[in-house]
Amino acid sequence: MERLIRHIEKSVVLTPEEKEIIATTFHSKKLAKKEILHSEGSVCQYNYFIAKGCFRLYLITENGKEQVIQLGLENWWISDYSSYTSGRSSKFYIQALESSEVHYINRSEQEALFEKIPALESYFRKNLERAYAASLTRIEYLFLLSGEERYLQFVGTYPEFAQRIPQYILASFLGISPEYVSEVRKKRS
Amino acid sequence: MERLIRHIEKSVVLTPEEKEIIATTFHSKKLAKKEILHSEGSVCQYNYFIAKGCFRLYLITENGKEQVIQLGLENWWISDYSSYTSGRSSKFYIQALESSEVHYINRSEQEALFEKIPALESYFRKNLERAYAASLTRIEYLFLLSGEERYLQFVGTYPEFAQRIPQYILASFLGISPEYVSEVRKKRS
DNA sequence: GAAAAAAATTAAGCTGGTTTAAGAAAGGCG
DNA sequence: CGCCTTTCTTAAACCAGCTTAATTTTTTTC
Repeated sequence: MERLIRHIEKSVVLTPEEKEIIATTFHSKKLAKKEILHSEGSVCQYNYFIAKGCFRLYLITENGKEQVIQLGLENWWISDYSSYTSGRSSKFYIQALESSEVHYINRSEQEALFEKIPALESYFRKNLERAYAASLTRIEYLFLLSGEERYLQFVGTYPEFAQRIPQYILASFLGISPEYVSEVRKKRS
Repeated sequence: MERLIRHIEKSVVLTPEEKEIIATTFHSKKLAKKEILHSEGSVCQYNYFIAKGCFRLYLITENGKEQVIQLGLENWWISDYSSYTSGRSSKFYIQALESSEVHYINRSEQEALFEKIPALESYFRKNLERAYAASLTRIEYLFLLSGEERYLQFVGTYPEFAQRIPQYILASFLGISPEYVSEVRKKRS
């Protein structure tokens, strides 16, 4: 749980007792590559902190294809926020793309923890501000950049991450076909 | 300020003293139709609660066109979150689309208010959860729906809102050309 | 380390939506 | 009301990126 506590301490101050409460309240789980953390059809009851590895959040479209909505790696939180906060059933899958480990908590545990440790609500508020701003930036890029530009920009900005995940998953995340990624790569080499 | 306080009280409980602090801390501003609330190039120092009217957040692209990134109406918060939270200068404009009124606060006032009124940080945390979930849903629609489907879906879901704003602004928000909106409307009628 | 499965490449044909340009309609203001 | 500006429509040519399908390369499994 040290990685999670270190991440929280980047935003807020915690007492030793508070760290102890956090360490005993969160649950942990290890996942093999390709293992599913959450499935479509059920409520997403947990908010997951990625301590190791990486994940994709995706759905199956009407015509049976997978569309990747989000990617997450170490120090990110991943969850179907719509389902997690509303209690409605989820349309998404969350899958480990590598051998991974998460620390997680459910909605009522989280709310109870905010009562005991107000600094933790502050951490989540700041984290949500970052996540929301990042999500708006992503919308901005979807509008402003062509598929080719989005691919080149991603690979330029996160070269090591682009290596970690299969190309067809990155293509789907960027909203282009894997064939088109091949074309762009060929053109650029 | 009643509208803002009523909105906060949908999420958390406030004492009369806390309401008083909120009413005296927030600032208010009225804007005429088309008036600019925030401009590109400066830091977006405020977080704005829309008490009346509606707004668009947009940028000017390299080739001089306007791209609408966000729309907001009564009871929404609008700001360039990236700039507001980081203090970096903003790429966006925020403009009133109707005669409007906002209540606003700056970053340090907001943080100071969270110290005095912890329930307010809870309100913002919950609000950010909603905003973040909505933003992910929007990304999902950008991937799953065609331009035509996005237009029909928007008009079907928010018919009165679609009436309030010019068609070319809605087109830009949906990521399609105004000419194509005309085509879709013709086809459907 | 061979066989099977998964992922990436190539190429050709196709389409959803853009661009451009001009005219029509609607809205705002003195 | 009448003029001027803003918004919306129409149509034709065009293209970025998709689809399909076959082949090659890489990875996984036993």
